[in-house]
Parts: sequence; C-alpha cells; structure tokens
Amino acid sequence: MKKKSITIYDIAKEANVSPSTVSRVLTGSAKVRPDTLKKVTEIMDKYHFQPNALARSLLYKQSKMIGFVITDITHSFYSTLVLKSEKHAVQQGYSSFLCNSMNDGEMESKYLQTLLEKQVDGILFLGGRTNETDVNPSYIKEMEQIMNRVPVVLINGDMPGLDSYVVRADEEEGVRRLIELIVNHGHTKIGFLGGVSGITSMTDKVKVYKETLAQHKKEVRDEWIIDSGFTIESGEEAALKLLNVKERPSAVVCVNDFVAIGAINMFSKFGLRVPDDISVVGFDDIPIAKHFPPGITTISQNYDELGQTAVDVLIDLIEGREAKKETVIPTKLMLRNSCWKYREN
Amino acid sequence: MKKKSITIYDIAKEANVSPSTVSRVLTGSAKVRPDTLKKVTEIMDKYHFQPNALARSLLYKQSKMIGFVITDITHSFYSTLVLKSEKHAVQQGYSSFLCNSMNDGEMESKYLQTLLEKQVDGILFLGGRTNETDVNPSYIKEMEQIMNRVPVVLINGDMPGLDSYVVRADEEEGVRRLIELIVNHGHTKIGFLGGVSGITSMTDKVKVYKETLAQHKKEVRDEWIIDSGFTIESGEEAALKLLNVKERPSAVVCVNDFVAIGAINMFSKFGLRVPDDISVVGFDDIPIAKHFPPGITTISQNYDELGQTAVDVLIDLIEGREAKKETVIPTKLMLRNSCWKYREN
DNA sequence: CTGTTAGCGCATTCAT
DNA sequence: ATGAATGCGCTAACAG
Repeated sequence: MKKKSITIYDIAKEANVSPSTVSRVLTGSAKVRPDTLKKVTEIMDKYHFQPNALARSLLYKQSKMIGFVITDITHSFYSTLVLKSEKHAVQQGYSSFLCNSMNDGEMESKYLQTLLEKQVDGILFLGGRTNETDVNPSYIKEMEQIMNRVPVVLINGDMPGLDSYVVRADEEEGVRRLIELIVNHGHTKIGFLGGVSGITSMTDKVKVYKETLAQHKKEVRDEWIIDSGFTIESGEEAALKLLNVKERPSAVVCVNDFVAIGAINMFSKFGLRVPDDISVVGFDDIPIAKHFPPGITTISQNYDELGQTAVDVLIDLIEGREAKKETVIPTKLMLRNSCWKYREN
Repeated sequence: MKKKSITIYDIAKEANVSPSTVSRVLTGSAKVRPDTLKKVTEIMDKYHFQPNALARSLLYKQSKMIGFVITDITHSFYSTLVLKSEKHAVQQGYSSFLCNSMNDGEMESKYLQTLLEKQVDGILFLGGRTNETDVNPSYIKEMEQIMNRVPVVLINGDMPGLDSYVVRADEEEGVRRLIELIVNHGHTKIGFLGGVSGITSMTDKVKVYKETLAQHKKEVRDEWIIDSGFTIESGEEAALKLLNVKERPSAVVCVNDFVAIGAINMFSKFGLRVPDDISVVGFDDIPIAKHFPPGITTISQNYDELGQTAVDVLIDLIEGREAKKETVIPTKLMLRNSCWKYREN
C-alpha cells in the first residue's frame, strides 16, 4: 500500500528549478530569490509536500527519535512519567518510541536492538534490568555495548558495575520521612508490605526502613516485613499474611500505592478501619492515591521534574554537551488520611 | 554525539567480499557459500553490527512503524489499549510511535505531520477530533489528506463525513445492559453523570440511556443528566449537583469509571452509602474499578480484542489486503457491588 | 555464488 | 542566486 509520495524532484520539475533549490527553501539554508521562493512554496503547498525525515536522518546521522524502554505503560507510575517526558522531548524536537518490555529480559533485548536499528538518538530506560539487585551479566554487557553507540539515561535505576547516567527520585529520603511521620504519630510497631526481594525498589526501601527504625529505637522484626509483589493483589496478599502475625504492627509502609490499596481493602474486609485501627502509607502518589478512601498518605516522586530532567540530560548527551552523572530529584510528602495517631485498641 | 556506526562496507572490506554479499547474508535473500557466510557472520558479530533500518526503509518505502495518536496515556483506558495494541504490533514486526495530543487539536495536527514525515506505515487514532460531534472542518480535511497517504484506523471514533476505517466497542449495547440491570433491580429514577456535550463518548451514551429508559417506561428528566467532564473531580462535581436535585435518582450511570469513583466519593461524603442508598455504575472497567470499594459494576470494552483488531485491520491495509470498514467488538458486563436492588429510604 | 551498478530522498559541497 | 555532482547505508537487478 505504498502510495508514491512526492519528492523534492517532483517539486523541482514543476517549478523549473533544481532539486537543490527546493532543498534550500525547505531548510532555509541559503538565500533564494523571492519569486522562486514563492513559486516553489506554492507548489509544495499544492501537493501538501512533506520532506522524508528518513532520508534526512540518513544524511544527518541523527533521527530525532528517542526510545523509551519501560516495563508496563498501564502502571500509573510509568505512564505519568512517559507523558511528562514525551511532552518535554517533543518541545525539543524529538519523537518518542515506546517499548513495553513487560519485565521480560528477552523482550527488553529485542526492543533495544530494534531501537538501535531504527537509529534512535538516545534511550531512556526505566525499570526492568535496571531495577534488579542481581542482573544477568550478559544484560550488563549488552547495556555497555548500547551505551557505546548511543547515550542512555536510567530513570530511578541502576546497574551494578555499569557506569551510566542516572536521574532518580530521592526514594531514601521519602521512606525516611514516611517512617518519621509514623513514629511521630506514636506508633512503635511498624511493618513493611509488598515488593519482591531482588528488585531494588523494594530492597532499597527496606534498607532505609530498617535504618530509620533503628535510629528511632523502634523494633524491627522480620515477620513484619512481607514481600509479595507490586500490584493491588500483592497488597491484599501481604495484608492477609500480616493479619496472622501474633503481635500485629499498628502501621505499615507499603512499597507502592497499589500495594497500599490492596492492603487497605484487605484490612477493611477483616473489619480493620484505616487509619483508626491501622495506619497505611504508600509510595509514588499515583493519581488515584488522593481519591482512594480514606486518601492515601504517600510520597510523590515529582514526575514532572523527574521526566523533564531525564530528557534534558539525555538530550544534552545526544547533542554533545556535558551532563551530571547522577541527578537526584527531591520527593514530596503527601499528607492525607490513611495515617494517623496511634491508639490502643 | 554521533559515534560513527559501522556499515556493511566496513564488514565487506574486512571480509574481503563485496557489500552485496554482506547484504545477502543479512537478508538471506540469496545463497552464499558456507565459508564466506561464516566469515561474514563472525565479523558482524565481532562488531555487533546492526543494519541501519532507516536506509532500508528509504529503499523499501516502508518503515515498519505505526503511529498512535491518543489524548493522554495516563488514562487507564488509553494506556491499556496502547499496551495491547503495541504488543500485537510488535509481533507483526511493527514499532510504535507514541503521540499524546492532550486533546489539543493543534498538537494533534503537529503530531500527525511528524508521523507522516517519519514515514510511518499507518496510524491508529483514538479520541481527540475523532470523538467530537462538531469537528472543525479543517481537521476533517487534514484527515482526508492523511488517509490519502497512509492507512488510518479509528478506535472508538468517528468523524462526520469522513470515510474511514473504524474499530469500536459496542458502547450502545453496553449502556443498554447497564440500564436494564438497574431497571431490573427495581430502580425507577435513574440519572446520568459526567461527560461533556459535544464529545461523542457522552452524547452517544446519553442517547441510548434515554431510549432504553423510554422503552422501559421510566421517566427521563433533564435535571438528572449532569455533564461535567471525564475525571474523578468531574464525578464529584456532578454528584454534588445531583444531591441538590429535589427528587433524587436512586441510581446513576456514569460516563466512565473515573466519574463513578468521584461520584461514589462524594456520595460517601454526604453519608450516602453505595449501593445501599444509591446505586452507581461506571464504564470502561479500568483496572482500579474492581478494587475501588465497593467494587464498581461497569462495562468492559474488551481492550485486548479492541486493540488487536485495530492493529490487524491497520496492518491489513498497510500490506494491501482487504479490511472491513467497521468492526464492532462486543462488550462485557462486569457485575460487582456498586449497583444493587432499590430500597425505600 | 559473487561483484558491479544504480537509486531510494535529501542536503551539501563546488562551480557557475 | 542557482545547478550539478556526490554520498548517507542499504538492496535489487544485472552481469559474470
């Protein structure tokens, strides 16, 4: 279904000028006599001429396209970030290739290869292999090769032994503030729900969770740390397990807002009211967090700035400018109603 | 930052063969002697050679890229659809360009132009101008021109006077089933919340809503139809207005699940329990619908099939095959707990 | 089986 | 101010 598209040659012929002249009016790279300019422009309009960006890219060796490798666009976290980033990229004249790897390493590799073949100028990478504590070494090598061909920026990610550019939210500070909020509310038994060990977005948080509790002389018990996953269902599952622990915490930190939602639902099912009977806090501040009863207290990752900065860094690299190796974006505590003062039962 | 990428010429030189031979091993388009094959392959591996897809596209006049024009990827509806579609497209060897128009006509036009310049093989269009009852005529003309250059498939959309390919969910049937469910539960006063008049995803539903109520000899009152928007906030707003109506409906149909969520929240705030005091149903079955208390009864648009079919139709057109002008995907009623039997107060 | 040639659409020298 | 020639990386057609 290839309708023959019209080229600068067609325009040139009809205008009785050379292709170079048409090219010149197209790019404005050199002066053209006003009347020829007018003539050419008119003919271009007449045919709704559009230059072939592929040909141009071939010549310039830059495609003005950037690749987004994420795990799953249906997660609010990713979609918000992609939206912000894409918007910012467009403003700088770049288009976006979307790749949902669905957390599948093979898939990621396949996508990465496609992106390279399509000659993207740079890649934004979030989640997946840049979010695991033990990465398959071959994936690291692959990343190295890729970074050797085109700039890559990791968002909220990290790969052991990989010298990469990173832009990330200050998750550690976020967790710390959450814990301190809970402690200040008088809670002494505080649990951690959700996540999967081996995924940094859980392990990093648990680390800070333990540290902060220790600082405040609060007890840390392994049975209060329940991994399960990152979905609403995981939250339900983790909450259910917590309910069976003998000395139940009066507050829980969830690895993200989905898990918090699942936990709240499961607690409700067993007659526990949030926050009256148990406090729950989440992470990410996904759009629904504000509206999910009773309103989830959580940490906003500041998507706008996160996405924009990542794009800026990437474009700086693409265009040969200097850039900081690591940029940390501050987070924001979103106080709502799912966390409240401790009360005896 | 254009690191010189290696080409088939580099490979050819090092292997002491001609570029065509390299090309042949690349495409498998012709027999190559086993040992030359081996030699070339080794050198390609050594350099991690990847063919330049742009050059290839220029030649073949097809880019194996398709464009997605949507309004906002952060809306579950779009992201789910995009995910499913993208996945299916990848399986057929196509990559996806993402364009978030944010419901801005200008933006849409700009994106459309970029897509054309980038030589996408086809475009999937959802929302925006294909979702308005009164479209700016120039936008229609623009669409015509575009369809003249490359196949376009509208998802859940429609443009007056535009002869386009469409794949859509059977929203009418969905609304009908919702209304009948409510009526069967004994409700007699039924409202409609959310949407914006001028956007077909509201007006079409309201039309069916009225028809179905009429069929069942139920009253229809304009003051029970409250437009406001498509967001959670709009839902709250609409619900608030409804609370001030003298004879309040005992059940409401919401234009989508977001509005339903907003409505439920607002009703709760005023002490009305859902479904005990008022029944609420939504539309779309976004992922949270199942988990938002008390569980939202809604209509699933069958994203999987919707997305897949749209991609299939588009690729059929791209590859010169026949395709149905319009494909209607059945919807599914998701029975949950937000809608229940009518009870006197 | 393999090399040579030409061209996809465009922009950029270098002449004129 | 404009035209002719060249090449970006690749493949197909045509020799050999």
